[in-house]
Amino acid sequence: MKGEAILEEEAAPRAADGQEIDLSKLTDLVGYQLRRAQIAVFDDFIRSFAPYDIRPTQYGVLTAIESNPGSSQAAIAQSLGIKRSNFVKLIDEFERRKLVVRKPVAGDRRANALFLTKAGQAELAELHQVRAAHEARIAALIGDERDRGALLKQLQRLTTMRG
Amino acid sequence: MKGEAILEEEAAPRAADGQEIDLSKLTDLVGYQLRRAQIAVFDDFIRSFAPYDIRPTQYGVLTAIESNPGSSQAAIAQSLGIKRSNFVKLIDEFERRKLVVRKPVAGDRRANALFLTKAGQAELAELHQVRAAHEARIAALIGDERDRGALLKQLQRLTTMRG
DNA sequence: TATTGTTATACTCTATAACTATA
DNA sequence: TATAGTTATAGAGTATAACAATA
Repeated sequence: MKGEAILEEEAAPRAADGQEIDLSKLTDLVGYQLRRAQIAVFDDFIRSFAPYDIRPTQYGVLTAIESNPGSSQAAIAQSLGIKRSNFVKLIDEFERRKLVVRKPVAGDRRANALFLTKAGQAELAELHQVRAAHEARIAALIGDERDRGALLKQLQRLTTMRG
Repeated sequence: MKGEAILEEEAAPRAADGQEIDLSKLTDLVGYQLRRAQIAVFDDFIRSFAPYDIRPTQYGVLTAIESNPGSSQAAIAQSLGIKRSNFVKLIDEFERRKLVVRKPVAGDRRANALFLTKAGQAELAELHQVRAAHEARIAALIGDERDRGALLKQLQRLTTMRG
């Protein structure tokens, strides 16, 4: 089922004519298509949020804090799959921009509890609208709500490959 | 539809109890699930190919050269979305490992034509088997061939978001 | 002038080790 | 002893600019 000619030694190389590269062996792979789709979707996301100077990870962190006000850095970081050590600069940046505040935890003087500021809440409300427009562009490509649900379910199944 | 309590000032912070972080606002997003699925699938891929010291990008490059022997660095790199400048070290490494050779192109003395060596062909044949096992694990999660085809089609549609 | 391969460089992400202060 | 936050650092991956040789 393979059997293509073996060109090696000094056989006259067939030069690159340009774009006629056959990637069919890759485009049939779930992992390859998954990566290309993720890059395309993230490109759209990044362009949409560029005016707000917000990256996908930052949107995820703000949204997690919004849904879980008062949770510790460690808890939020872990839930998002971010190392505690890498999380520090993310929160530093948010505090510098007055979007998030660290507050001491009553019963545990080691931990920082995270909250959105009023400005952070207002900013995130705008970001949610940008996200809605982004998701609408995705929905236009993948079909109706039934198709979208089926896709999310398949992606969630793949996520269980973890570990 | 929002209306969660606004905790700010010095309100007693609800400490991080641990893992009960609500990410439902993120898990409903295609982009978020796409990224998590891609990470999970790549983790499996990377672990599978670790004994061969091959990363996903390297497998893609070798497979592209196999399907397009004699194509130039620029052509292969562009087809895979890799910058020419970043492609150089990739090919350097393959030449060091005797898996790929650069050969001069007859009509264009600027270009390098890429070929797998005999060793490279043998190695890649083994890698294809590792990939088949990896894809089989994916198939076990996503269903039959019909489900797999539907998923690939949806991912390809998302890829058209590019540009 | 444009293209191929190359070098150098920088910036983001991610991973690890070690420190401190608390528990 | 273990955990939360922090710092420093190293390694991928990716992006741009510039150069020499060639077209």
